[in-house]
Amino acid sequence: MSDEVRVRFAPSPTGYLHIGGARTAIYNWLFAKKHNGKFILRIEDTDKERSTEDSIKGIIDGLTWLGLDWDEGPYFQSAHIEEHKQAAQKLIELGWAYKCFCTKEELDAKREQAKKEKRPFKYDKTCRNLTPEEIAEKEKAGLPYCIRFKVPEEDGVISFDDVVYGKIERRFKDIEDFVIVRSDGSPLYLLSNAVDDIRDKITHVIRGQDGLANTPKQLLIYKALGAKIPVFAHMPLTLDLKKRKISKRTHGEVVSVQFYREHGFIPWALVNFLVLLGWHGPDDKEIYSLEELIEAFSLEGIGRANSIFNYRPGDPKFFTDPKALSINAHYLRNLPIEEIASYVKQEFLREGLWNPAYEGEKRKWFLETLDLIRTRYHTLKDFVNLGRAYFSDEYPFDPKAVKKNILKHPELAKWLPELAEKLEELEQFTLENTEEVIRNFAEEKQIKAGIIINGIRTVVTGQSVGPGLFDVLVAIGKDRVVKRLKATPSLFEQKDLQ
RNA sequence: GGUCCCAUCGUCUAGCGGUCUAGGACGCCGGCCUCUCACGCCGGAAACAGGGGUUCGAGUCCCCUUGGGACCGCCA
Repeated sequence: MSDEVRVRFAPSPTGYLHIGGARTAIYNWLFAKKHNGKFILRIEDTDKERSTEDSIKGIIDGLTWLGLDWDEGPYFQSAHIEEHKQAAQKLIELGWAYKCFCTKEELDAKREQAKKEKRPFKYDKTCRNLTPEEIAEKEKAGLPYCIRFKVPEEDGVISFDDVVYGKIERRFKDIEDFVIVRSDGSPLYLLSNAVDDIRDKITHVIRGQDGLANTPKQLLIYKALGAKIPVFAHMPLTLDLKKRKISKRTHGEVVSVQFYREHGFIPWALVNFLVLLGWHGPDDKEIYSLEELIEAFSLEGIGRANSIFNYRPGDPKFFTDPKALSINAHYLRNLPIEEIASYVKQEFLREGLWNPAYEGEKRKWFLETLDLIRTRYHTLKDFVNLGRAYFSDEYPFDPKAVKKNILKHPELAKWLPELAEKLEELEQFTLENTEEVIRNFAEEKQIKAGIIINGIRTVVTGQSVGPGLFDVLVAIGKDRVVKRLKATPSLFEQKDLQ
């Protein structure tokens, strides 16, 4: 099938997968899914100075974690260097390229001079018109040369229709004779990328807007090589609050996909957030299932303005873009509980909180408990931190909660153990029974039920906030509740909490 | 500096000449619910960068200004 859609994600492995790259991958992946096409992963590892094995692994791990599966690859650009060189050779033979013997020093000097005279620098084509004899002579002398593309000198333009930016035109005279092969014989990105896309039969190039400016040059290569030109779709960039392009160097871990994995994000929630950064569906829908997103996705929904990743370093409440957190929280409380359970299991295993019975005789209890506590959580980490008391007898006490709900009422040291005795006598530890006992107890002591209730919550969960108390008690269970309530006086002894 | 791109609430965005006293989402504020905190529900504050045109009519089309971004490497 010659009209099959083929797209690719072609990262250079010079660092971890960051959210900008992930977004590009997501758009390509969705486009392929939408059109029953192929999504190809190609690692552009020809910059040996900066490419690392770790980066390659990081990119693959990141894509895998996000669930972005590829149909072909990973291919490696470095495996095709010979092919790129041959393409350059062919361009020379066809008269579309020439050998340039200018040295880097000469060019730097000219560049410097141009800068001094405040005039734009463009290669002056010194070597474009060398005679075959001159070339042979220089080659015989062993002078190194790079290969430059011969940009047409006529008064024309090269133009293309970008799916998101519309018609883009560039005058030939504004394009310099760019280098396609270095003097050490190695091909440059502009060439390699085009040759690879031609070989991989890429039909749609979906990439960042930073590629927009060199698309005309690549178009020239496509044409010179007689290749079919793919459809181009450039997507706006993701900027920080100061409108700087996001990068590892300036933003650190918060822009890496790995960061979200380590901070309790559900992969699909991140995908959902990222896809919304610069894209809008046909209606006001913002939360999408995979099927819905594939159905709704189109290149036409991509906006033209750069979008800002709304993350404020040092914000105590939001460690990343609030909307990302909000979408994650949404999935946390709306996904089928079984799915949440499998994510929580991973977290528990890491923390040593996992109990195999959660998949056996305690399965029902486990799911019900997760369902009880999940509505107020934002990340998977909250299950092991805020929710620890439900799964372990070793749980932290929030000092503020202890101060407010326990220490303020010294009588609790006496009351709660007394209440524990009453609860212990219950045959059926149910919502109704526990509520009855506790409310009666409050009445008997002539205090507001709220004081007792909040006190108990703090003692048995370590926190001042959480689900309705009686649900909490039933979830934690009679034995553990009684034991914890009896230990209330010990909270008064921990001076460091006061 | 040269070439190109962009411009609606704090942020992500809807809007493709009249239905815009500009809609949704996140965040923020207030209320309801209530044993707390969330969830949920209800309500609120919050934007068409500025100036010229075109038109009966402009957020929507054109121009200029301003602001922002990208590219300008023998990096990818």
